[in-house]
This record gives sequence, C-alpha cells and structure tokens, in this order.
Amino acid sequence: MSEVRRGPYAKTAERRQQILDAALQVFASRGYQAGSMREVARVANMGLSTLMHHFNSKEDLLLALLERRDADSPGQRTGTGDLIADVLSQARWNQTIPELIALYTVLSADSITDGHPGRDYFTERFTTVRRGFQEEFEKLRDAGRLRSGVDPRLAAGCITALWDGIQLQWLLQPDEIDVVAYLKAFPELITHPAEGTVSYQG
Amino acid sequence: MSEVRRGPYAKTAERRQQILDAALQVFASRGYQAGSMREVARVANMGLSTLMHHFNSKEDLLLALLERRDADSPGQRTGTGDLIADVLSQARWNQTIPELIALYTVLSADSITDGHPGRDYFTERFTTVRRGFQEEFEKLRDAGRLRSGVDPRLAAGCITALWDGIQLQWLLQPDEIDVVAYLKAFPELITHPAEGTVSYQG
DNA sequence: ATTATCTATAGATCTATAGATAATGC
DNA sequence: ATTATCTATAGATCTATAGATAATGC
Repeated sequence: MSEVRRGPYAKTAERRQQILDAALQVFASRGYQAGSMREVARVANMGLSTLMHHFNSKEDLLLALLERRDADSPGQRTGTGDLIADVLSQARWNQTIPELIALYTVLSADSITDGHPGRDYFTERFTTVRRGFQEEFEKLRDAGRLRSGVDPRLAAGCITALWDGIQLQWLLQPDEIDVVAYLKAFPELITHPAEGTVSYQG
Repeated sequence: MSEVRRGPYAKTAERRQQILDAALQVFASRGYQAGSMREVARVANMGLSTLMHHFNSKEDLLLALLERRDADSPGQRTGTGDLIADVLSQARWNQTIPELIALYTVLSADSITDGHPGRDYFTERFTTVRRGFQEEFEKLRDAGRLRSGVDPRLAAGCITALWDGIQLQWLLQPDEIDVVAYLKAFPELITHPAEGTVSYQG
C-alpha cells in the first residue's frame, strides 16, 4: 500500500539554495506581500511549478528563508569577546550585504501586520537578541566597566533598537548615514574605558 | 468650450477624512502593498468607485494619508522646551495611538522597497527629525547640560533610530516593552541633571 | 450643469493545483 | 518507481476605467 519514500535527489539541496537566493533578492527589493512567487521563479530561472514543488507555499518559502538567515549569518555571537568591537565588526560586515539588511528591515516591520507568517520568528528573534546583549552588559557591569546607573536590560533593548533604527535610515540614505559611527557612539556613552577599571594593574 | 470648475461640494472634505481614516486602518493592519483599495472602500462604507473618485489612485491615497499625519499629529515640536520631558510626553501619547504608530513603522520600512511612493516622504522626514533633535542637543550643549564628548549630530540620529526601533519591538510585544523607559534611559546617559550647570544660581 | 455615487467590467495580476513528460536512482 | 520539471488553468484577487443615475448648488 504505502509507497517507499526515497528522499530528494542529489541536486535538490543546491536547487533549494538557488531558490532561497532568488527569494532573498525578491523579498528584499519588493517586500513579502508585493514579491510574487512568479518573480522568485523567474529570478531563480525555473518554472513556477518547479518552485512550488520545492516549497509548498509562499509562506513556507519565507520561513525557510528566515531560518537560513539564522543558520549562515555570522551572527552577533561569534566574536572576540569584546562586545563593542564585535558590534562594530558586525556592523561593518552588514554594510557589505545591503540586500540581507533590507530583507530583515522590511520583513521585521511587515511582521506586525495581521496574520503575517514571520511574526513569531521576529518576536522570538528580538527576545533572543535582547537577552544576548543583556548578558554581555552584565559581564561589563561585573567587570566594573559599565557606568553607574546603567541598567543592562535597558541598555540591551536600546542597542537592539538603535541598530535596527539606524540601519533603516542607512538604507534610505546610504551616503548620509554612517551606521558604524552611531553604533560606536552609544556603547561609549555607557561604558568606562578598560583602563578605568578599579585597581586595574596597568 | 472650457467647463466652469465649480469645486468640491460641501461634504467632500469630510468624506475625504472618512476615507483617510479607513486607509489608516487598512494600511496599518495590512501594509501598503497588501492593503487594497476595495478594503479601504469597504471600511469607509462606500463603493470602490466612490473612493477612486476622491483619490485618483492608491498612490495618491497613501501620499494624502502621510501628509495628513504631519498636519494633525502633535509632533515633536509642540513642547515645553524641555527636550527630555517633551520626548517622554510624546512617547506616552504614542502608546494611545498604536494604529498610527503601526502605520508609520510598517510604511517607513516598506518605503525602502523598489519604487515605493512613500520613499521621498520618509527620507525627508528622517532628515527633518534628525535636524530638529540636533538643534535641541546643541541648545543643551550650549547650556552646559550635555556630557563632554557627546556629538549633538550623532546623539540626534541615535535617539531617532532608538525611538523607531523600540516602537517596533513594542508593537510586536506590547506587554514586554516599555517604550517610555527606554526613551528615558538614553537622554539620561548623555546629559547632566539641570543642577549640574556651571555657576547655576540655585 | 457639475459633482458624487453606483454597477459592471476590462485587463492584469496572484497563489496554487492538475496532469503530463523527463530525469534520476533503486 | 520515484522525484523533478513543464504546460495549462482554476479561481480569486487587484487597480483602474466606462458609462449611467442621483444629488447638489449655480
């Protein structure tokens, strides 16, 4: 009765990556709602039905794209351990991938609309990112490098929000907005320089 | 030959406001691309053609909505003169109009997509808002209330970005995010209290 | 006589499916 | 024999216009 499930062919994984590359381009430049499956298929050089053989629905395609973003982005975690340096290095890297930043910026705002399939993803992502920053700021505080009165939790939300907000302004006016300068300014406001640590042996 | 232009009827202005109210609801909850003229007409309780008699195209409708937002929003300018107090009071007010904030958040990010009709509007708006904050921070600096090393221009971009970014997080998680607390934290980081002014007669 | 509104529809999408043929791999 | 791909199309949109009727105001 039951057919044997053979699994995908050898080139299927690669084909799916091609599709996700195309979806990134289309959703970044048009948004999720306005970007069409037809256009994704055209950019990926295949028929619409081929695309839909690999992803059952537009929603599936979006969720797969968001998942891949987490998988292969360098992320804010892979750093030297120096929070400020890591943020700036990530921010510099982001400027080399404006399409991915545009995708993230458009979709995260889009996700607040009714019934958007990416809503849970972005809600969870913000929670995770804020928590990550909070832990880093707590480490800085314990090392005596946080200014007195700075709440690690609030500072974590601030830098998360600031980062997203400034990237939006950068996408609108790339020549006017220096993302790195803004992201550099904020941590400097809330920390002491490393030498300032109490009883640090210089 | 030429017909006499009589101008709109008495109730037309009111009718247009009804339409813009409906457009606000629709574009805030669905975004610009996914929101349809049909739905706007339905919410405004009129036929699609009546709507299109008042606004020649969907693009016209969006631009009219954005213009109205500037016209009747309290704005960041109408304050007591105390920057921090004014920001917080505006932020508190914003929490009473989540739909308008959602509209702004969704559309501003949407506007980075190819050929979006709101792009110029948001580019100009960010420039204006940043400049306004910069002037306020310069006043604070001149009054000796800005921490040394704080650049008014960077601080202006930071608070603009922070505000937008934190409102997005609030729209996703209204119970978790306290916009006012975040917006309070940032200015406190970069200013001295008023008593700290040099040779202030207390 | 002009503006406002309505019904009807053109013409162009869109997502998704049906069903056939080609390619792959047991 | 299963997966991958293709052509064709169903069914549901969408923006915008055409052309008729109703309401308003000179």
